[in-house]
Amino acid sequence: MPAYQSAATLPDPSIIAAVPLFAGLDGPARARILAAAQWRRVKAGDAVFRQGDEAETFYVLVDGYLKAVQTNAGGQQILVHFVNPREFFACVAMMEGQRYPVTMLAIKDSVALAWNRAETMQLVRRHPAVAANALMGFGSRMLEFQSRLRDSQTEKAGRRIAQALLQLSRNSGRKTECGIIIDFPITRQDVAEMAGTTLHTASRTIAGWERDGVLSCSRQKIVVTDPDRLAALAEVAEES
Amino acid sequence: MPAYQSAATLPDPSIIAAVPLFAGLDGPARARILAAAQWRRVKAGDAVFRQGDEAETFYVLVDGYLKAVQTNAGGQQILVHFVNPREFFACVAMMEGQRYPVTMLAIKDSVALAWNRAETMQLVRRHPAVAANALMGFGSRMLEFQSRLRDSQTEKAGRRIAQALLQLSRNSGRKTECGIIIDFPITRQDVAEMAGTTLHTASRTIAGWERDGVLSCSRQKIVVTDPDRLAALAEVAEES
DNA sequence: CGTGTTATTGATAGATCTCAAAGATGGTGG
DNA sequence: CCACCATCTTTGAGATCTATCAATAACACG
Repeated sequence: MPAYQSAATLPDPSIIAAVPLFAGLDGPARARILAAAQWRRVKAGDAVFRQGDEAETFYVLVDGYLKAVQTNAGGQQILVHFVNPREFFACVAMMEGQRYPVTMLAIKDSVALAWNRAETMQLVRRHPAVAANALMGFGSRMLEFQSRLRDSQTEKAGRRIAQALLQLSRNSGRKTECGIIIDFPITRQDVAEMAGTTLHTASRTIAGWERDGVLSCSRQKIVVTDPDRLAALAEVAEES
Repeated sequence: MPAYQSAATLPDPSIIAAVPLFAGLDGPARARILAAAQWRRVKAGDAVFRQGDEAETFYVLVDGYLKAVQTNAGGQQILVHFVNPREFFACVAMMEGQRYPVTMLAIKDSVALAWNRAETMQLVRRHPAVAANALMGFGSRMLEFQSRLRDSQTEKAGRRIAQALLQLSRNSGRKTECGIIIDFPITRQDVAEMAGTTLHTASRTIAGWERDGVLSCSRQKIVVTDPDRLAALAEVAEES
């Protein structure tokens, strides 16, 4: 599996060069940061950390894909977000005494760089640019949350599902000749948990769109063949 | 109105001393930051900025209360959050070329400190502690959003309303002999928009709790008389 | 070729929204 | 000081969406 192979190539500064969090840092600084990091490998299906664990480690995903799921007291789950390569996650680790609010599961074999809290704090303090970058990354995730929160309250299930798929195709899609394919295995249940609905409703809705030719899918795979139509479905009520 | 009066007292470093964002800074640094700030006064009902405006200014609320509302394409609103004294807002201003994602309305006469983007960036770069504090503040708001997002998808309307009121009483409540009073005028519509429901459902639900003695309310005023019962309602299904 | 996971589909029940109207409340101006 | 008006709140009845329950079908893996 290529994901895992590339993990074998150890301290390579080029890996870190493309991480937005470290934008604006010079070579030596990056090398130092990289030197302070631990490598963490996680197999598909395993957890990087679990909801409720003491938040001690901050991560940057180098390769693979993760999903963050949160469970409420009643045992119901929602899928909070996906983590793509080059993104950072587990920012709570910067806050003293916090616990991870989500369980972070690998959906492909994955590799991450890890820093403990002391190192992370030092990182932020020594490199103001990193703090600024973190704030930006944080900010855009916040915006995404805001719009999801709004949608979950004002939109109907169908539109929320469209929204979720659209966002997925934009953030984690790979373009092919037959459409935008979502780069990791994803179940109807996942989509439902993202859109805040049940897998039944998600299944029905997606089946309908497949009939309409908006997308095509097989087991754990979704290909968006007509992104524009999908975007339209995410915006306006589907009339038919 | 006391809120407005205290605005008259100009550059007083003690104002800034209690702002968590500036925790860990020494006196001279605070004085410099304060000197770079503009004062901004807003009357109840007026907007500090509007959704879609170029995000150029970053703020710290000194006195009063604000609410952040977001409108979607269809004209439906949600109440994203409230801003309490000493909290910062409009972090998007740190990001180049962004627009405000919400409209920020004063619900009481309010006073804020304002910095333009250049000053804000300098602030963050010169004082790593500020960046760290901002990350924390951001982080806890993010956690709040996550749990709201989860609730909006997994919980019933009643519980979401309880959750909203509970959070409101904790963040913006003032303790009195007859219970925790929410410190600013708030309508059923506001509560509904916060909980992601309609004012009708909110009205009915709240009326029910008033009969049960959990809270008492009059026009634009809510007093939580039994916080424990309310907390219970927010956690477990109400059986009756 | 079993076996467990994932996906589809139908029928039903229930919560919540929508539509509609009337009842409070408090401030304003005559 | 009172009448009026805008805003906020309450309440009812019906429509609708979506969750829930239940079963079957398709698929991948060992």
